[in-house]
Amino acid sequence: METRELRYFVAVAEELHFGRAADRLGIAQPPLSRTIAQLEHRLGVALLARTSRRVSLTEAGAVLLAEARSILGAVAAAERRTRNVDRPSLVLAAKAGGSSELLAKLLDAYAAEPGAVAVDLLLCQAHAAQPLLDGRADVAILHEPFDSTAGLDVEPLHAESQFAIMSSSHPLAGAAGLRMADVIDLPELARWPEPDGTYLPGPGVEVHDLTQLFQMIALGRAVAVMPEVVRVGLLEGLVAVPVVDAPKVTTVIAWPPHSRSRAVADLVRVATGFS
Amino acid sequence: METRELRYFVAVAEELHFGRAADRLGIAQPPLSRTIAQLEHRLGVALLARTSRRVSLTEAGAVLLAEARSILGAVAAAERRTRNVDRPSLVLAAKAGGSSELLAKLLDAYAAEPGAVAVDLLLCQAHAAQPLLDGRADVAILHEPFDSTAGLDVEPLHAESQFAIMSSSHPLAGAAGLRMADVIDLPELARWPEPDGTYLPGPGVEVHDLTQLFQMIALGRAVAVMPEVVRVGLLEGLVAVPVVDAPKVTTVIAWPPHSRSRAVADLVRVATGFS
DNA sequence: TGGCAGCGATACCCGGCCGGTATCGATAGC
DNA sequence: GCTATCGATACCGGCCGGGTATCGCTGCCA
Repeated sequence: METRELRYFVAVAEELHFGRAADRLGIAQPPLSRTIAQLEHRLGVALLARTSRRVSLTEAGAVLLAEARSILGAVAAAERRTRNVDRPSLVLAAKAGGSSELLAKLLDAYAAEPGAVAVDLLLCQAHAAQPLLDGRADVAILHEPFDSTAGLDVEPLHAESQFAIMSSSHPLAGAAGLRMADVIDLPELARWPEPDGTYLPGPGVEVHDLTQLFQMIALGRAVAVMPEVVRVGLLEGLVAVPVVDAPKVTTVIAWPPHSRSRAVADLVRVATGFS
Repeated sequence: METRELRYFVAVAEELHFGRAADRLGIAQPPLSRTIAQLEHRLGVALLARTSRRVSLTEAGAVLLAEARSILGAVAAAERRTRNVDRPSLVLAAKAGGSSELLAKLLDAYAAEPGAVAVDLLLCQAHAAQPLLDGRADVAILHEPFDSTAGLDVEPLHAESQFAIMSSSHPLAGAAGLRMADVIDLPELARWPEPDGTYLPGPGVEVHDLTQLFQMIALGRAVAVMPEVVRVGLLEGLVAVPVVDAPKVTTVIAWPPHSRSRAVADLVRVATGFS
């Protein structure tokens, strides 16, 4: 399997339309059809079920799509890392609006190290693990269990418990403590996007950043379970009730396996040093 | 970057010799030279330093070698998983000579599950993580920190402390407890092979399996630090002394990220259930 | 129900790239 | 200084990837 074949397959699998996929790839449709057919022939499995009106993924196709995305990410990452090996610089990915205190401490401590290189910050709206997988970043600050650390090396930095954030007029606002069972079925529980940007179905409001979420909560339209940090600087009219049995949120520093970068190793050492 | 280019590069980087690499790849040497030169040109970095007598890896080349090996493993794994999607069967990798009790319990419990599929066992002499990365296995039982779980999803199953195993005539054999400092510098500390099959330099005897190790220990030629399990059924004349500050050995079940297999999910659930 | 539009497959052609052979140029060792 | 070794270069041929034209199928609509 060549990466060209994987790129072509991913395009078709995502568009579910040979014409549009060919367009996106900047080639004509016939060679695309032929390449996919060859790939299927070599694998001995049908990847796409085509009627002349509709294209859909087979089960094998779904498996290959997931694998291919990850492989193409790894290839892009490999190119970037190879190219940048002699220009030591570090891109650190973190979720925008996350704990800036930890970040500041980390950057300060690392900058004081002998042999420290320049650290560029990549602040992501969501899913800070993605740039790590596609090679745009070298290290990331992630939050388990929210971010998937699959395929990454990880060191825990800090664990904190979670709180239910709600309007002070909410029926549960007066409680001293809640259990997950009390909140998990609330119809106003906010929903975050999945890694692919879509939302799982459900009754709660769809949110994509903290500001929007807090406005929704203030309006009594949403409730969310969040780690402790958000309690400081909580808006007027919002309360945080501890959820005693919610899983601890662990802030971790993550980097791709086989990282050979001295800078990454230093940063990780510094980070774990003061946790 | 095409996988063909990566395969060629890995061959040259491993052989450090264009002729032998071309031979291994089943092509002539000139096209290989050309392909590597094109790859270097596109990346804008030198991957190999060549004199007309000797080829060596540059730093960029070393980075790409690690990345490329992992990518090629992922590609092979993707092919196998895609091909086998409709033949549900599970390959479980484990270290031969490891705790067969846990394995038996796990296999029994899983077999009792509704929808269980046949589980094939792949018993590895060493490094059970390798078949997981190259797609020969779907799940593995690994032991942290011995096995690298980089790039895998992992659930811990069991943790145990470590013991120094030595001949009963050894000077330290009478001790009630040891510290790592007491054993780490012993000249007879056995050495295990690295993932590439080579041994790090050092004074201790080189071993590659448990039987051999125990014989060496019984002869007073070796000492080793090992997890608790090996205490049961220890040979006559061997003693196990607890090493109080040795890192705990954690038995984990590991699987590749993006595994879409129902069977893997079931097996993991069963495994974590009775830990 | 027949015409039509949309879409993937097929047929066929062209050019570039991959792989082959022959050879060169450099260098380490004798 | 000769020679063997090894990577680079030159050059050629065939295959394959990509293009255009067209076919065949099918759902839609008048």
